[in-house]
Amino acid sequence: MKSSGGGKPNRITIRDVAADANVSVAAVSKVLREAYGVSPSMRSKVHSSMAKLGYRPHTAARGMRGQTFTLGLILPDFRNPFFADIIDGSHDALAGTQYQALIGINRTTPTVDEGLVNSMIDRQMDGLLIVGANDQAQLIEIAKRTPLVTIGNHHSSNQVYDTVNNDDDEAARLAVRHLVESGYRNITMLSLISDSTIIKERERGYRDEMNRLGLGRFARIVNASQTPQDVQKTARAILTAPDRPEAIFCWTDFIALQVIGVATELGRRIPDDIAIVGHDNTMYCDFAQNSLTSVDQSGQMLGLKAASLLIERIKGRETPEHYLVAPRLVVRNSSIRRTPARPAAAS
Amino acid sequence: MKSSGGGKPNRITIRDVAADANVSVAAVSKVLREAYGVSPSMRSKVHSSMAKLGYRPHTAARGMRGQTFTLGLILPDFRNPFFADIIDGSHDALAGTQYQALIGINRTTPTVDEGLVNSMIDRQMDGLLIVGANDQAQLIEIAKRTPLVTIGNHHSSNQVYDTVNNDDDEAARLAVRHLVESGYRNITMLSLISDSTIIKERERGYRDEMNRLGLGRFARIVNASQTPQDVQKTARAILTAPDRPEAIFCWTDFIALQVIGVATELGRRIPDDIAIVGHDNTMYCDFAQNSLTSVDQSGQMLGLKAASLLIERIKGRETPEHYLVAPRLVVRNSSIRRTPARPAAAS
DNA sequence: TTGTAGGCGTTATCAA
DNA sequence: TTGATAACGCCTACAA
Repeated sequence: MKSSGGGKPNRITIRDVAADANVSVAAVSKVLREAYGVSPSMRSKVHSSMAKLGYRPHTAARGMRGQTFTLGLILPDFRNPFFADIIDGSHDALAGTQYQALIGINRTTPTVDEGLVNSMIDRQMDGLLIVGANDQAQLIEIAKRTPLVTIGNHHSSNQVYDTVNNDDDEAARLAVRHLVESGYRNITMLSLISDSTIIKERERGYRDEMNRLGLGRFARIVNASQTPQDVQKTARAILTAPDRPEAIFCWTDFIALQVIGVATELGRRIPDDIAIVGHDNTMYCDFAQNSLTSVDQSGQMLGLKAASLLIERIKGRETPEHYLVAPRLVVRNSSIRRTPARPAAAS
Repeated sequence: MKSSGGGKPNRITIRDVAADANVSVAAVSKVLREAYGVSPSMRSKVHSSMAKLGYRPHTAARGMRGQTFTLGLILPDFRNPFFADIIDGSHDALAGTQYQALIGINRTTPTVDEGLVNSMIDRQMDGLLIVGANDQAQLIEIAKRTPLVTIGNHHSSNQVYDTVNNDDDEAARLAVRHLVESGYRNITMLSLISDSTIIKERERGYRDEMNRLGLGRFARIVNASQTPQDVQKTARAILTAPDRPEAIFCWTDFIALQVIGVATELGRRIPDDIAIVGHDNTMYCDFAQNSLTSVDQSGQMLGLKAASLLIERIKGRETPEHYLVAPRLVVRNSSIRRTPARPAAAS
């Protein structure tokens, strides 16, 4: 009666379902939550009434008392298509569950935008998945307020949130090993200016592998900021220096493509004059004019694993998990030596 | 008293603020909503109490009776960096308001994922901004349920939602005019297989401009699917046909870069043998090895305008608005004829 | 201009 | 196993 009243079509509530199924609202709520203590017959009665009436739970009302079945996914920016893979992976993990991921964009990387975090917590999201943040103290504070999993943050010593990461150390080793096997020895790493742990890890892998292969004297890390201007200026400096390298391992594909651009403008042939390796294996690597060798970090796997861990955490797990995904090298033309090696510049 | 009770730190509510400020809860609520009928002195008292206590409104509770100040932004996919500009624009429009945009990814383009829409409406979002959907009937149904603005959908005859669009007709005209001015006449358009209105608009602009310039006999639209395999197969077919064109206007930069790749593999020089123009002016156009002329549609402007319109609609506007953003051509090396024109293939 | 008293739809506690 | 009912925090008549 009550809900068939006024002008606009009233929302179908748990009460309508209860009336239709001839059970109590408490019973319907239990069925809804898959809570303990409902008989199969009751469950099926309720389910068919819900279907018949087209009942949809009111998330705001649920948020008043219990879960919203909403996860907040915080991403640093959108321009690297790699992040789309993370999203795909987390969606895959959520398919078939009641959970829904909603995405917010963090415009203050590497710190997390407090306003965004607050707004997600205010909206009673059940947990947060934060990508690319690196302020450990801040993350610990956030983890005190809500279940938290991070991607792209190697602070695995913490006890309050889970981490999922590409094995960045191994990623750099893969690149170095491949280049050395292809005959390059004077290999520079073009990295970013940042105190991010993923950068530290990858730089460590590069250094260690160079040392391990007896090429420590060639090891050189150059750090640039993200801006195209700075990347290109830095690339030009590297490529025109007297002790210029035979190969450059770049932080991302986007940076690698800029290096190819600068090298091309300088009249250098790739890979004969200079070999280039990127990171992320984005779709732009595959063009004939780029054909960029790159390290593939499975964003899909990272997202999938992270979302699964987050749900476990929401369901009560307290012990932290720290998961590493193995990278994979995809070789293309930019790093295959076609002509005999000339002597290394500084040998 | 009540909220200083038990074990875990209780949430600070409107009631605590009211007590601290020595006013009623209704007064605090009014201040919160910037509603009519609050004295300046009361407002400032309440504001300082909120700040002092660190009060944060409980969005779920607000959603039970009023607004959630949350907008749903539905995007088709992430891989085109152009969408990041839309997000930036909508964030710019929302900065300084109480509104927060939360993003959902639609995996069923060109139809909108009903599950995603429902989940956003269930979460009491105040309005939806849908990008890249084209099922007009479905959009009208959605608009009946919630305030709606679309981007990338030229169904401007509807009376229930607002549309914001790139002027796709003009975008194609810009490309054609530029190519003709650079000496190309046999210009093919490489478009997509789809009944999207943006595609129809752009194809119309292409055809009309070719006709207007007396080049109707050269007008040819080839449609491919989005997959790299199909794009590359189609590009190869176009580039090796006996009546092959002098220039190709491509649906997106990504497609254009693939065409450049195929042309390069075929030993064609760009732009001497074949000129290429893309669309979206993404950051990948700028590399020396690509240097792709492209039409810039201001995603930032599209997002900004759309979010503004959505807020207007939420605040009560009923009359539809349909807004067109002017595109802009950015010329690079891929379309500047360097050598004298040879006779058009089929003249 | 301010205050009081339901009520929004759901969950969870407790009794039956 | 089921049901009655008091919260949850905010909004909005209505009253003062």
